[in-house]
Amino acid sequence: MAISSSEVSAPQSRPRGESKVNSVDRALVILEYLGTQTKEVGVRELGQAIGLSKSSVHRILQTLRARGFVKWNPDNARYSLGMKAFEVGCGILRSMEAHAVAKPYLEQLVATLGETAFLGVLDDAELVFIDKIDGRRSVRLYADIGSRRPLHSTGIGKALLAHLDRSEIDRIIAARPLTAYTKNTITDPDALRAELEKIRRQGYAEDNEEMEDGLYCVGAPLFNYSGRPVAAISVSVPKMGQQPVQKDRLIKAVVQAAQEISAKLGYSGRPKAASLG
Amino acid sequence: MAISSSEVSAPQSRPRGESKVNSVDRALVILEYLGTQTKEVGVRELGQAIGLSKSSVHRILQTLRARGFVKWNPDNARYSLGMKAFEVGCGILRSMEAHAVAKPYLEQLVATLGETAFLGVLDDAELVFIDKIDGRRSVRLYADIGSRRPLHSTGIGKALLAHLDRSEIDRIIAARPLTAYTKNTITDPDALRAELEKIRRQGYAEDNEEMEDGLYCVGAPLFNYSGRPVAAISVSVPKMGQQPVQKDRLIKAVVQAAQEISAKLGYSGRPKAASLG
DNA sequence: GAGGTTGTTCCTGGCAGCGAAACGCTCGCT
DNA sequence: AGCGAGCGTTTCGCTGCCAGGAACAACCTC
Repeated sequence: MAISSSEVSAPQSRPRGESKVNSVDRALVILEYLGTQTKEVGVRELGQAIGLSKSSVHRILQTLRARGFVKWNPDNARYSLGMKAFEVGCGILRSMEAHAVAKPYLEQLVATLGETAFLGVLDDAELVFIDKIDGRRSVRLYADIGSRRPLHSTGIGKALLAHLDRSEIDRIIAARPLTAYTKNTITDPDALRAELEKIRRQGYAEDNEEMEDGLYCVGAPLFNYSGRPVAAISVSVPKMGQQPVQKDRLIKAVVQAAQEISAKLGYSGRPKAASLG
Repeated sequence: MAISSSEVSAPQSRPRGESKVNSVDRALVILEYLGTQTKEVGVRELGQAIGLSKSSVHRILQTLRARGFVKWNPDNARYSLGMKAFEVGCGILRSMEAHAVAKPYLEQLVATLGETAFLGVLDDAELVFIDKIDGRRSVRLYADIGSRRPLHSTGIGKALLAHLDRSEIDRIIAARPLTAYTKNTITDPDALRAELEKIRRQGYAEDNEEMEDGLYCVGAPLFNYSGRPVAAISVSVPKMGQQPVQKDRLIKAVVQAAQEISAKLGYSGRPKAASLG
């Protein structure tokens, strides 16, 4: 019956270890929103898009502008993302060894295969494209650097997912529903687990029109010195019209490139990866 | 010594239209710092690098982490830039028409010339590299996407600077000293103005080892529908060893690519905006 | 030139966030 | 092993910053 003092000592339900700065959070929401917009936005529009008062938005925008994270167009008094945001964001590439190492191999893949190559990393149960080199086709794939994709429906995603710890795989699969994007998308968790097992055996992942109709894709993981899958590469080829590259040639090229990159990253080939051939 | 309450009501002379949010500003400084670092940093190190107390830094880092702008390594409890920062920063490319339009032309330039091509835009009296496609040389240029360069010592920079309004040119030249990077760097404002006049006549800018010894570079501006120089492209070639590409062929290719890109951006080739200074 | 719309400024109560200090953990030194 | 320095994290009270409404200004529309 007696109320202990410990209960009283938390008047605002301090979530114990989750202190955050409100204004900073708001600023990040603004940055995030501006990152998704392709056009400049006004203060009012921005405010009601993210649920903040005009004045708050305005003051935060001034702060972002002073640091160059936001650009102000004096002609229409609208705001957009500033180059500083780009500059800072690209800074992550410098600390990512896989990016620099993989680049020449991606170029090599595009040169020999003529199809579009990607480099992606895992982030928060999703895949983020780090680099992309377009193939020699007239139609260009709609997948920008910096954009996100689910793990279960992409070649890079499945290649990354397959080589995580079991517990991580379970957590990620449980975290979000396996959304269907095409009729081929794997939506059953057990089927996905079986697919991942196959991917581990093969050493590469196939995306057979699972993310987008008419798009076939081969992905292979990159391991660093510690044996962790730090990134993955893929080559995508549209199925429309003639299919100039045979699957096995594609697979062989991607897997070999991935192995060579992994070697340069210090991967010594731990026993887990079965021989591929 | 008694302080009346009326005096307290105006504690700081409000700088009239320059309101900013302190915590947001600090968060941006942290992001900026993390963007320059190639390794993970600790709270203390970060705090004394930017002059803040540990607890403030820690709280802001938690906020940044919750939004994915910062990544936390549980092994060493250190922080680094998160993929969200990359994602948001890349969002700027989507709203930049020049980027998408120029890409194929850059690839074409690299394919025919074999040298490294760049795309850059003006930002705050500096140049920021937006895109880069490496040439077929074994040595790769040290110039990352997202990095900054001065305007007066680079091909892209001079090409951009030359086509601004007179008043803008004067402002930018006056804004910062013309730092010398090599013995060829133009450090005299009047010499620079003459060089810019020459660039306007020619339609392209040359960087003859002005930023880096042994590096020759040709830049040409891209105009959009309104006739403003929204970006510029360049091709760099090292002078060491044999010089496989003749200058005039290089220049011709760059200029032609720039003109075609400008045309696609809606530039009608109007005689140039005179009379504004 | 009047009315509507949008961006900016002013003002004050309320509370969020800053910094100092304390806590516990992990290393490295002895 | 023992101990203490160094680090990341948490706590706590005081300071000063933000939210919100409303008036003001500039711009466009009609």
